[in-house]
Amino acid sequence: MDTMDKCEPICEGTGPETAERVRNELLGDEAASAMAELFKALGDPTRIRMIHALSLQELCVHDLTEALGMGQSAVSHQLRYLRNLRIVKRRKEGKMVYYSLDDTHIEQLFLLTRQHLAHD
Amino acid sequence: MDTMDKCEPICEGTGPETAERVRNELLGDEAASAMAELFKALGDPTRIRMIHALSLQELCVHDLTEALGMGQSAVSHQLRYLRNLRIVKRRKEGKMVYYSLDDTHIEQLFLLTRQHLAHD
DNA sequence: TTAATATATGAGCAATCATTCATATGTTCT
DNA sequence: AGAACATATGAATGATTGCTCATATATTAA
Repeated sequence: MDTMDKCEPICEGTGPETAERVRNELLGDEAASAMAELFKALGDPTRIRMIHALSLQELCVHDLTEALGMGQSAVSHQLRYLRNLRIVKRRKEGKMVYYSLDDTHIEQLFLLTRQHLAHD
Repeated sequence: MDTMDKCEPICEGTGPETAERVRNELLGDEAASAMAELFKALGDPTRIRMIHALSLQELCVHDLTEALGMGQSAVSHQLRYLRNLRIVKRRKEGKMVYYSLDDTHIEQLFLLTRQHLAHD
């Protein structure tokens, strides 16, 4: 049951067993996609800076915009993106909307990675 | 010294102090970019699956290709990408090239994230 | 040397992305 | 009511990305 006969000739690698054994232990597509989705959200300098700012303190959209020195629309778009992934949450108060991190998981990832990069 | 007079009127947010205080504590551009670069590498289902496979055991390109059920060229391209970021390393042996994870940092990130997503 | 296997790489392409612009919605004040 | 502030959103756009195809570069065997 060969799934694909690509352009390559008859390769064998280490033999069929190795590949098959690994394939059986592999992450499922949905698990891999869920992980990738989370990491992708962190895979942008702007969002990293936003998340870091919000890890310092809760902020309204305007202050976040000012702190990052970017356009209000861009900030709003990214906040929606992060909110859809439940990375940030919001709290309305009058005409302002305050954003903060939704749980501590992200901060853990954030700190762990920062440490890794620190002592290169 | 207003850096940008965008489309928005005269907004004030919480007042100028909050934004300025946060701006001073913010991650520098280079630190943010370095973090984003790493996360971006993990922000793709294919690469997640590759990294997971390599966390199980060292694999040659062909076996990795078979295990993931994708094209050899795509795998090679992604391996180069991951190698440039020092996420994976390689070892040549005859005509085969064996890849493995370059350090344990990635595995830590990987496991931490997997746990987070597990107990939703 | 020629053939076969194993991996790498450049070009091209469709899809995704981050931003901007313009505008809409919502809130407070007069 | 209207004006001003605060945030949200749809469309458009330039940039990036992940893959495929074709081909190049090892390495081994005949």
